[in-house]
Amino acid sequence: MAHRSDEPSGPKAAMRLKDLAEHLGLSQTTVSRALNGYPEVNEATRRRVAEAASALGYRPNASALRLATGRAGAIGLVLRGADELGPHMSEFLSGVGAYMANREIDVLVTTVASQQEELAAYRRLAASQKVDAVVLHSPTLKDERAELLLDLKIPFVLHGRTNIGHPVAWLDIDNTGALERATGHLLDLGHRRIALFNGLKGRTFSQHREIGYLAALSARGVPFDSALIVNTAFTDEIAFRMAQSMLELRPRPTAFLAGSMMTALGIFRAIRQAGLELGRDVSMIAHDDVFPYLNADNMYPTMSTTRSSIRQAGTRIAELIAQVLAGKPAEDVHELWPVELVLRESSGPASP
Amino acid sequence: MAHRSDEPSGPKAAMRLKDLAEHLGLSQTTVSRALNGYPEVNEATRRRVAEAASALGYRPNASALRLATGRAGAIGLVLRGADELGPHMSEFLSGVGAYMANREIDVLVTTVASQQEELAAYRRLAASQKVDAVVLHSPTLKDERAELLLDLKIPFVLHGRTNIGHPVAWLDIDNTGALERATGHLLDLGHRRIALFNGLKGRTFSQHREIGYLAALSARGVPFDSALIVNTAFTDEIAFRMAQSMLELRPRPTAFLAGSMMTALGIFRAIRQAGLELGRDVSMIAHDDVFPYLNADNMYPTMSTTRSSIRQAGTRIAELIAQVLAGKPAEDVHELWPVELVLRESSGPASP
DNA sequence: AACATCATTCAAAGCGATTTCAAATTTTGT
DNA sequence: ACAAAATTTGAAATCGCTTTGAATGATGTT
Repeated sequence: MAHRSDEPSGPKAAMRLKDLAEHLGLSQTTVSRALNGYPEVNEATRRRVAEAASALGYRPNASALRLATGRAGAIGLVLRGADELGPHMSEFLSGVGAYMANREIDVLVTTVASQQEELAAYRRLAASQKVDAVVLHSPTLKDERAELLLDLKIPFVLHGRTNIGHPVAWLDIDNTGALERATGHLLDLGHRRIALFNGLKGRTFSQHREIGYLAALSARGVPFDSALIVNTAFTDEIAFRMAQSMLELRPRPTAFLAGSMMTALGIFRAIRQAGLELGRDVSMIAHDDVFPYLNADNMYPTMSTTRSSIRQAGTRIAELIAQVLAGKPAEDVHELWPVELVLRESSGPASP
Repeated sequence: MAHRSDEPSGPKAAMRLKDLAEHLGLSQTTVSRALNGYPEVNEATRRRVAEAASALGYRPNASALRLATGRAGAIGLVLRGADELGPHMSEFLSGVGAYMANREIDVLVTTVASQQEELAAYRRLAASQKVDAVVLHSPTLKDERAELLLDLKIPFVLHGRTNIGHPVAWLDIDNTGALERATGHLLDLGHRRIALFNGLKGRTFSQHREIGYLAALSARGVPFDSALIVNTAFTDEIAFRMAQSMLELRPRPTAFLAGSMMTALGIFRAIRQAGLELGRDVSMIAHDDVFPYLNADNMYPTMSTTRSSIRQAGTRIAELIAQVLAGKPAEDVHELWPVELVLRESSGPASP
């Protein structure tokens, strides 16, 4: 369909406002106003301008526009290389992108190797004014990136929560509630040794999950065994190995709480390898961030989950960023999303 | 550590070149030149400027710089939402980011929902001059995005290959060779019914893999059975289901070629569920893009793979983009990377 | 001492948009 | 028919940088 033209048609430099204005016999001012919906331009003129613009494929030069308006028209997302750019992040990113796409706002992804570099990256973004706001994710209990951003006066919305002096805008899911319910459910089914495959230590969400887990145990007077908790990244492989050694404990755990679907797959492999059957000999409830390519319903056996779409969270956070940029104060932007508990075949009564 | 200051210290607007120049008692011209390494500035002055700049944390305003230089200082990556933003892409992206990070080049990620939107996204990027180049990925045999980009005169480097009229810059891995060797190896081990879990139909790499597979078969005079090939996205779940039904064939396949590690995990689940043992009853060789969180060596049994780091490819592509922008003609930018065949426990002799 | 040369520095003109302020035109009021 | 008000358009300033062309001062040559 498309044909390259090296013909005399010329280098086809992108058309500028000036060109468009001349073409129409109008001033740049009027054309600019017409395109940006200012009221003081004749309706007929506006139509004429709009038509010409779309016919000629005119779009304002992004840099010029940004310079003139002072808005960067972009938001930033800084990712710590290998650790973070996993399936969760890409799903989240695509949620963010979904919102921004129609709004002419770019998503600037910066990858860094270390925590050190990460702070430097934010400083650069701030100084060069490349973004209007950033989204911050996977916070620690007292997140220094958040403190830095406040200091730099870069607006941001946090995916998760942190506990620093100043109010910040955030959206989080109810990890504590989710684990309290999931753990409670397993306890009600008679399980007494429930393994918790939690996220990295220091992350707020890991702590929240642990709190929920402990709350459920203590509500039913079940003693806590620290050997049943592991804190790791959410990968199939790590989970597999940890589950292997966990299954060698005596008495061994009769149920698993998996922090992610990847973790669940790893635990699942270990369970089978130990000759056990999931849903009968051992139970599992996994946290499901809802990946399009990994459906708890289609697993075998189907997987009981605590479910919350990380992609939707991304989209909503993008919305919240828009609100913050529109002037909504950070302390008014707090959203705690409930988490569904979906019971399927992988969780059953404790076998005697 | 960081402290927010709402004090009279003022709004702390980012410092401009003008401010820096005044602070130093120099003209903007000289400061600009000093910072950009032009030769005609006194060495002492240059040092003084550099020190002040870093002390005061000066960085040029990105929009102004871009407007003045005409360079966007960014490259684009357009992703088709859910389909593509999976683990492969995020790993690739982090490779690209690794190269760009130190070079003050941004990576602009745009997500779109459909093919239609994707073309529109490139048009927008072109018209608004937001990027200097883009990286194109997962091409089809005759990729219309590539044609469009040529037409729009946006430089790009293709990850993969396509067959359109004009020369394009590309980097690809030797998928044909990889599958020829893997298939050949399995045939040599006595396997005769080898299932190929290939990528989506229409993608160049899928075709290349199929060619390698068929070549190995025909080289050894083994007849081809179309029932043994499936073309799907690379996800655990889909692979699981396809493998399930594939294992119901009689005679059933004795070996599997998995298009990705996710696919391998799914097939693996199906194998176990069928009561078979991987490495003894059934063999498998998977393509390994080298995910930091999924190591073929740590699987159980360890997985034989055709290996090629997709992250490294990302980094190299970023380099190639830099070369193309520096003026290297597209037809001189072609790289075909060999693929390692790594034999581990999952591939063994065909059981009788 | 006068002139050319070289090394440094600066004032001002872009880059391509938005936006302020003023001018031109049309409409309205009497 | 004429002033006043409202509508519509434009010229020029601005955003923060790079870069051209000119100016300044120091050095070297004859």
